[in-house]
Amino acid sequence: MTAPRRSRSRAGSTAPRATIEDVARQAGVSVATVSRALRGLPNVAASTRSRVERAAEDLRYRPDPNASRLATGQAHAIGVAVPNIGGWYFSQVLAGVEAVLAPAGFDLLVYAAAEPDDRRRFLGDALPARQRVDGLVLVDLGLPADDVGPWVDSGVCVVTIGQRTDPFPSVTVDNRSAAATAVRHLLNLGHREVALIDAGDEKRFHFAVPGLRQAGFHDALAERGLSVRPEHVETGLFTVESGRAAMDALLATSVPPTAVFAASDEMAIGAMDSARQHGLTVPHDVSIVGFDDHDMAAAWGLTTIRQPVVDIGGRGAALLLAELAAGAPTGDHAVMPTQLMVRRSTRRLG
Amino acid sequence: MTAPRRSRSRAGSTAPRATIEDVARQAGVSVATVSRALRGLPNVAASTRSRVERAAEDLRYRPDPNASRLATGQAHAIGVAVPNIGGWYFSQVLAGVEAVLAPAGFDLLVYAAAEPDDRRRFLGDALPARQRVDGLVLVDLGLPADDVGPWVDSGVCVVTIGQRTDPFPSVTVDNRSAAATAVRHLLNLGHREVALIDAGDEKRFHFAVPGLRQAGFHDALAERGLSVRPEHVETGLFTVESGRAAMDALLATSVPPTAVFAASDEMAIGAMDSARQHGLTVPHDVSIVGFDDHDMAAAWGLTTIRQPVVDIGGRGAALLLAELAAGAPTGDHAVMPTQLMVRRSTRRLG
DNA sequence: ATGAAAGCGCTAACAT
DNA sequence: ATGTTAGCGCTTTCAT
Repeated sequence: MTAPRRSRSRAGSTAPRATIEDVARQAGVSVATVSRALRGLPNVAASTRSRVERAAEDLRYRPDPNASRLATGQAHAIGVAVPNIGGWYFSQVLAGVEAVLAPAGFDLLVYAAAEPDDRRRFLGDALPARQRVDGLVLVDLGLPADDVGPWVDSGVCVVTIGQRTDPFPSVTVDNRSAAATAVRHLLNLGHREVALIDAGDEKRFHFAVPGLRQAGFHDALAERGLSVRPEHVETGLFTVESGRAAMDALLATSVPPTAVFAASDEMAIGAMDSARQHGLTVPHDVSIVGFDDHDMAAAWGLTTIRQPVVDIGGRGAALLLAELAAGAPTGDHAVMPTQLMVRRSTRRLG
Repeated sequence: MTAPRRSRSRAGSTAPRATIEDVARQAGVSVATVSRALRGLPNVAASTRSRVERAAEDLRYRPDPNASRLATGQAHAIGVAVPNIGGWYFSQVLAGVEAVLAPAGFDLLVYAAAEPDDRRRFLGDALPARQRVDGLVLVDLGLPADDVGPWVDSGVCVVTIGQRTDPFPSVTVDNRSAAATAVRHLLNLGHREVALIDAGDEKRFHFAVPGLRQAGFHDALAERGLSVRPEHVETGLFTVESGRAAMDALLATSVPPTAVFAASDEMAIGAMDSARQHGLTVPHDVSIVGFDDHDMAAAWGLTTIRQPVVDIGGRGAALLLAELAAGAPTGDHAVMPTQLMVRRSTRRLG
């Protein structure tokens, strides 16, 4: 074939980019020397190196990443898979990941695994990722046990964020104890009719977080010998709207709760709005605590559990980079701190 | 050299993936035929094709994208550059872009151009993008005039979102008239002391949006022969916190405004919280209108301008795909609709 | 309808 | 310190 004529010529103006060979010719050296010189490898005379740099500069040479990838097997790119790009938590984590990857010279590929099908297609088979990325950050996406083996064998480095999936490094928060802390806060305020708005996507995503927060909720109640009315548990979808609907349901129960723990701030805020629509005042009539410390939580006066979202992403990326550099699994597991932020949405019962 | 031994072997378990040659051998045909068969090209006997498919399946063959890219010059990937990954607007646009790209089989590379340096490095030189992506979506990132030519020549397809930069296709909303609509709403309610919280990042990003919304604000006032007090214009950064600070300043002026137009919902919400902290009630003491229709705007009862954020991203991606397919600039410019959402944060003066 | 073979632009042995 | 050269795994022209 030869020259796959860089098609898609914009009105035929496509300038032919310089190759390593052009640089070699211009500098009067071999391509090997150019390669070494430009990549800062040893065994290049200083004078030669600067001559090569000069030539590369003149020709505006840019190495073709695809050729490098093909030759080295390193993509210098990492992939991040999230259930939902538009979600607040995920966007913050993504920002954190990007912030450490870009300076390290890695490209960031984003994959959304919103639907079970996407997830299946994406996670069920390690191979597609193989030459595309050097590593993968899985955010709140559990790898089904069956798929772990193939992934490990595939040679793609993975780290998980939000939940731990051995043997991969991970960065998590202690969702269970943080949730318990949130609920204890309510209990300490004298509340006994405490409701839960959780999120039930475990099935779809092998998503452990909702279950853990739910468990923390029950832990706190159990410590005091309390339990929750079945009708005081509603399931949302991590959205404002679903939180509103959940609260609507809670307020329609025979004994409405005096306090509510929502597994995310989005849902907590939906719940607050529902309360308002029902003519109730927060925290006078009902106390509400959320989880995340969303950008807008403070403006809402929402009591919540803060988690360092951006740092979580950054840490995940750093772990991945470390693993890549080590060339072997590091087995690191970072557990990031959480903090109860007491604001105006909770108050002593009565 | 040969075999760049797919290093980073996970405990040496790295399974050697199948190449096109393996498939050819297994199917008893040549690699050329395998290539044709698997890509659905014509001139392959049906029986041959199925034999090849069988073999590929058996060997779990996955073509190496890097090799294809090198051979064809098509990356089957597109890049999206945003000023700020964690911003609500950008995360929604990103989600929209991903939703159309993924089904089309394109990888999505995300670049953050938060700092002027990043922007400069990224936009100032089209070449790095060249073999990495087939096209680029620039979200609210204006290309300095000097850089347009090189980009056009580089053969990378670009579309801009949020602002138009000829000759690239674009998707925008009419920020100026939408802002005027928002302010007219305030004026129609009898307000005369109307303040503006804008965002002044034009310099950093060649970012046209703030200026347009600002212009719309002035348009509406001018229609009524009104003008704004200089101290009634504050500049934020599209964040809740900066909106709060801006409102603090507005409320400290000698004649505090009775109404405020904020150039984004985040800032509007910060302003609402500031008003509350100052003991004021919205809309009783001050009316506030925002821009975006953020996920949480409805819960806040915030009157605002809705723009179809996800669709904007989707449309941008679609335009890019069309341009790629056409192999030539399409010159399409989509102007998406906006809508005034009247809620509880605005009311008649008095 | 199929195959042989020449690249695509790099990197990395292996000389020298 | 530098050059030669054989790949990396595909695609595509040109024969057949």
